[in-house]
Amino acid sequence: MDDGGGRVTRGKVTIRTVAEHAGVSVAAVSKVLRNAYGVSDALRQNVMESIETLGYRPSAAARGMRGRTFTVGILLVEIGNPFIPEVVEGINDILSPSEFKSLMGMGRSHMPVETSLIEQMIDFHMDGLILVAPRMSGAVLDRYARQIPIAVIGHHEATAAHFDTINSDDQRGAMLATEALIAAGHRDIVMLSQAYAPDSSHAVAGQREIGYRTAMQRAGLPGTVVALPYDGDSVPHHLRQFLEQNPRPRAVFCWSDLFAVDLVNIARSMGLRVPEDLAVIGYDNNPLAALPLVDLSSIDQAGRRLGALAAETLLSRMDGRNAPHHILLEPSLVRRTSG
Amino acid sequence: MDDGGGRVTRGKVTIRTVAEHAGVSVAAVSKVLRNAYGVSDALRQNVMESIETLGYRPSAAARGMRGRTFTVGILLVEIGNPFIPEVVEGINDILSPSEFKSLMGMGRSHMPVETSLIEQMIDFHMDGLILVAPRMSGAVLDRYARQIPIAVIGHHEATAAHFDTINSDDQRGAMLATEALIAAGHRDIVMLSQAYAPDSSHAVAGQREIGYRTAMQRAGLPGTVVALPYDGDSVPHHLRQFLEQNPRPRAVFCWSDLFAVDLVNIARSMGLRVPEDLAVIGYDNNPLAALPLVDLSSIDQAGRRLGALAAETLLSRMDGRNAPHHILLEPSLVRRTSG
DNA sequence: GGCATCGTGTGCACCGTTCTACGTAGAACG
DNA sequence: CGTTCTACGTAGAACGGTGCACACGATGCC
Repeated sequence: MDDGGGRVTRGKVTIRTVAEHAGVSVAAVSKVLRNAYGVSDALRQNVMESIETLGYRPSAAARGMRGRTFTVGILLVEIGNPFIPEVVEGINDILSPSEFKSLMGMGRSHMPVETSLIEQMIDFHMDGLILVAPRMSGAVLDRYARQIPIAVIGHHEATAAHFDTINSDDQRGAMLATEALIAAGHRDIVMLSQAYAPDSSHAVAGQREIGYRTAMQRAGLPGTVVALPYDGDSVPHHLRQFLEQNPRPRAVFCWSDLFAVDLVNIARSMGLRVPEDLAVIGYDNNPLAALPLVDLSSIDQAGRRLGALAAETLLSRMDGRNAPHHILLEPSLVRRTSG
Repeated sequence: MDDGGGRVTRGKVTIRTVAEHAGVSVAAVSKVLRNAYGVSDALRQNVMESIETLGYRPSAAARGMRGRTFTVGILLVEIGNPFIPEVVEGINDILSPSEFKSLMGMGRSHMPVETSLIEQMIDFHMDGLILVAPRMSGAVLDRYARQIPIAVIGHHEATAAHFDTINSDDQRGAMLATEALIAAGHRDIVMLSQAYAPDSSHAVAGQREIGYRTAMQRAGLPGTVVALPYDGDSVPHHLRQFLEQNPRPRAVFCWSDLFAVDLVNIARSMGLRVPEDLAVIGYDNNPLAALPLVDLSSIDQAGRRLGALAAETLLSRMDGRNAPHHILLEPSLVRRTSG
């Protein structure tokens, strides 16, 4: 039957349809669905068959009103960074075999968008949230964490009481990179960082700056951090300017391959030899770093594993755990020819 | 108040809370929310203030049960392709100023995942769906389209009756690329395509093959299509093999920059000069094509515009339109040095 | 002045689940 | 043999909104 708008309105098979078809009560069907206590094998079998033949699917919206939706929300800063898909895959590695599904929101690196997305996910009664590199402060996160279980990736907040954090040890990674450059004999090592809001010490870029400065200090070298805005198309322009300055640094530690890949590319096209004229080490070990003409040394932070751990952590929290977990993963340096 | 699980249960402000606070009926508040007919300015004002001071947000789950959720679902094949974010941005360009929000699902290039995601979005009572390059057949799409308004991007199905399609003219784009290579004097032009399922004539790769073959035929040249599987890490290996064959083609039209960027990179690292020894034109004009050492000529299909058009089309369909719209955008060749 | 009309607001059934309480039959127990 | 358990199934009230039918006072009209 057609309602005139082209939509099918008949056939709408609900839990009631199933109950009638199986000759049992609605409550019984519900019990089977949630595999709750108090159903005989015979009844379960019976109901399952009805569900199968009718092609019934429970309404997530209705479930959400009283119980769980079996859905976790994933909030992504942006999806331009090739590092993100890896994390998402890691999350799905864990979620797929579970009874939970995921739905994603894109924050577009913009805090009001992010908060509105989180609220939307709460309004849909999702069971838990995984936030990837959110722009907001720990205080804001804490407020949301009172309403819904939250696990955060790429946001350093090791003392947070109400949500879990899963991070690569960004300070350590930056130290690895910087120390490698120092060991190669470089002294004028500049860090190319991302400009971030003043109140965001939790940001990964900030942590990497700390690691860089620590390593430089230990070696008795002066550290210089140049922060570039990450606003899409202007990046190549800024990188070119950076390389045209005089004197130009001989070695660069780059907060992300997002910049480093372009940097190596632009440097080479300007006739600079890498690493002889310019040594570069990046961060994230993104797929492009492995391209032959790029061949960028980079810090690998095992994005897939980060995602998987976040999913597991969230699952355990949704299961009732209350004490916060704060996980820090050891990054590693992937050596290629760039530095 | 804390329920012992750390969640806040008090304070839960519902439409009833608002109604009491404003001293009106629940129905009145509902009317204001939906800005339905039959509310005086005074009442609206009054209710709005209560909503504001209480920080009330309507539950999307509850709304979905009877009315709309003001949410559209976006289904993405994968997010590894840098072309996808552009499309998403285009969608958001239109959705942000509207009253609608979006939530995304990631199909992971896997049909069962995609269908389950679509069903999940239907189960959440989303108001409409935008599918980006779905793997499923038109028949399957049609079945879902009876349950929910659908607009599809990157899926050629110009005769579909129940859903809208928004595409770049992939045949035309492939012809542009091929003709450019022919005009440059090449005769042995090979197309590097993506291996796709046999029943998917709707796939963009298939359309591009048709365009390629047509252009070659018109020029009286024999066409050769080499299809490579797109399964992540094996791509560079296959490309290298492709380049090591003897005789090697002098010119290549590549179905996607996903392959073309790697191809140019590997070719150059093998000592081949581009375009002298190997001319390459790609497809998508993705951000990496513009890198100096890549400098890849590519077909631009205006992803952002595709996304925006899809959102507009969906909006108009959700608004009651019934006749299908099938939009085809004219692609353009972005000339760089590679071919 | 009686009656239809209009603009506003309310009452209530309904959407599709979950969940708490309770009924009931048979087994176990003393 | 009466009583307490245990296992299974059911009834019915939530959950938080929407939307229809209707009430009610003020107007307009003949």
